[in-house]
Amino acid sequence: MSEHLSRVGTNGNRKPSATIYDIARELDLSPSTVSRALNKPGRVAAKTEQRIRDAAAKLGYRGNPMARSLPTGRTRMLGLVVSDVTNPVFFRLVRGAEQACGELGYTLVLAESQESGEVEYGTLDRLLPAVDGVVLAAARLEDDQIRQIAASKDVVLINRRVGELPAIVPDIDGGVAQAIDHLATLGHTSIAYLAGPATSWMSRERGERLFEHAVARGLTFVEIGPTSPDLGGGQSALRRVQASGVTAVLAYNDLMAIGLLRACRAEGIDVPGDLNIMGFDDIFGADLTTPALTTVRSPLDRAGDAAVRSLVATFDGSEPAAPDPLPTEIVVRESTAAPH
Amino acid sequence: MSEHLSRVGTNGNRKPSATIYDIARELDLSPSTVSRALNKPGRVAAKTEQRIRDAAAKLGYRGNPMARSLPTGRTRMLGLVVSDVTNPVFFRLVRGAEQACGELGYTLVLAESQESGEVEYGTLDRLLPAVDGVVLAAARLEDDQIRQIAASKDVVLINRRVGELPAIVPDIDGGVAQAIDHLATLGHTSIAYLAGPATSWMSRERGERLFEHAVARGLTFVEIGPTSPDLGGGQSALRRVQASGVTAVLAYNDLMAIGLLRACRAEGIDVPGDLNIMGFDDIFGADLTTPALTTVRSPLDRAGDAAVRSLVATFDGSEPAAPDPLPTEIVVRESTAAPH
DNA sequence: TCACTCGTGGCAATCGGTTGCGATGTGGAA
DNA sequence: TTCCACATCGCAACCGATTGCCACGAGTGA
Repeated sequence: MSEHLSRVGTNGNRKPSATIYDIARELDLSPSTVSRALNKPGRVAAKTEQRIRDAAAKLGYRGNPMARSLPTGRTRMLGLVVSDVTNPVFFRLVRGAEQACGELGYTLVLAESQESGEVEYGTLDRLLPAVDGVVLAAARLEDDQIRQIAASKDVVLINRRVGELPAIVPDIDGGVAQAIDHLATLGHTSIAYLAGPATSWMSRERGERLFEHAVARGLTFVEIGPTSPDLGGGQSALRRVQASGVTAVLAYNDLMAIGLLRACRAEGIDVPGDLNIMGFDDIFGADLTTPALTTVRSPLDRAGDAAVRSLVATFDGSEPAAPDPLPTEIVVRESTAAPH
Repeated sequence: MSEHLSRVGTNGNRKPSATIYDIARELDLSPSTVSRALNKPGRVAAKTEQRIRDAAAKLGYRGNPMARSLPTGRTRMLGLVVSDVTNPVFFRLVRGAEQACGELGYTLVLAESQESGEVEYGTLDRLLPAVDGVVLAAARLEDDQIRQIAASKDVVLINRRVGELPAIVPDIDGGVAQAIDHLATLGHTSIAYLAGPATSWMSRERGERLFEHAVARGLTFVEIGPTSPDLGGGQSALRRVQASGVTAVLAYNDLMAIGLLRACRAEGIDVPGDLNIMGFDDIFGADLTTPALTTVRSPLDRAGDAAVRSLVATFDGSEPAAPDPLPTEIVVRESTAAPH
């Protein structure tokens, strides 16, 4: 066919996969008929369609997604951007998204922003042209940057709100209320919030809600941080926590809570005897620590699933069905108890 | 331009992004010149190239990966298939792969096979046409299926060997030797291996190596399983372990080891007093358990990185540089000790 | 028997880039 | 001044699939 355009791919010696042209030639039909037979049900005679399907199967036809996406403008690929792939918080989220993609016939492209808004923006720059839409989980971007992205592609946010953009956010307030109630009931009167990164919407939000509920219950409340939302961040915050004189700490996430727990053990501070520690999310491992971590669970797998479905629904024109609320709930384990 | 082909995408009201044709028109040049200026360094006059770059920046040109991949046959996308995204083993692997992809200008497509060879094969069917190559991590496929895939795309295996196909496999033997040595030195004389899925090459391999080293040291050795490679698998194996009468168990992976640990705690069995437990991989959380888990660490992040680089090297024609060996090493914590 | 409708399938343009080859123009050497 | 070489850029085919419009033929009603 091509005389002067030699395939440059490094695909080497592999045989190129069959195209609709191959099928058409085999059956002495036109490529357009083949195309229609394969994805416009009823458009061609049933008998012809069957012949085409048989030939396709025989030739091992697989379709070329790139070629298809050129005229249609749709790639059937979705981007998922998380701030840190090694953070267990995201595992369930990724799985939820991945499974939903699979069911809906989409392909998931994963990207990591390494807790940096800049990296995230650069990554998105590369990602955007290739996908039909993006799920931004725990984005470290400025509101404006997110709006800008939303201007060129459909976007669904997880754990963040920016204006009216579609967002999947679990019911923060419910879990926070339960947490404060739990601590107040145990008899604590002064609590601290160990904040995550300043760029994290969710960290600010949890802090706000905690603050409100704490003062509503007449508790003393202080905020410590911001710090990095990982083990190290929790670990390094111990001295500030001690200095604050509180009897209970809520960390922005479980990773930080576990880090703090470790620091306590290293310093010989008894948890929950001397200090109560709570986290958020109920990640894998939260029940493995000693003492096991009391935490506020959020259904991230369902969030991932919901985000993808909402995105795909937008593509199909239908306004996404109002996603059912994602309740958060406290999981009481061993790191909380009544203060002396 | 198009009179009778109305864009079907649901991209709605968004403005289409600029193309090389827009740039060409703006500068009164030909699209081919624009194309060359943008990716054939030196092929067009420096002054022209600069004008083109300026115009591209001004118009916010982003290139269309689909359009580019059509003539070249290369998508600059890599597939990564893992058996279970929520298994912490893979987190570091995914990160390693993701970062390497980023550096090399590739996009990572993540897929999960849910521990099922069938699902994996189906997933790959959808994935293959879209990527330049695939990294198969802990594949649950038959050797033949893998060979078949390798016939159409470049493949790199992680934690598995199939014939001469490129594979990144950590030095299993070294870690196993250390593990057996550790237990033997402590005074254990009978040990068990708790196997993972029968379809897991790595599980069989670890079992084999353990067997060899155990008999070489004159230890009694039994194998239990196969079971699912997760918490549940470990948990449900406790009775078989007890029945075997061994004083030390090595589980196929940390998840199973932790599951077994939990079952022990529930049954009031003291670890390491009554039973020693070891795992493999040193996943996140292995040091959080009580007692903290002794395990054989394997550098999965480096494996992910190496796999991607090796894949990309093949594309560029150059035979992949022999990857440096990935040593495994025992991490002694609290779940092993001398038997009574 | 004639005309009209409807079911089928083909034609050809198009998506956005890439690239072999040829056309053009400039500069330098003879 | 003439000729030639080389640097630059344009032409046009092509990657594989989609789709609006049209042509053809068979079946139906008048």
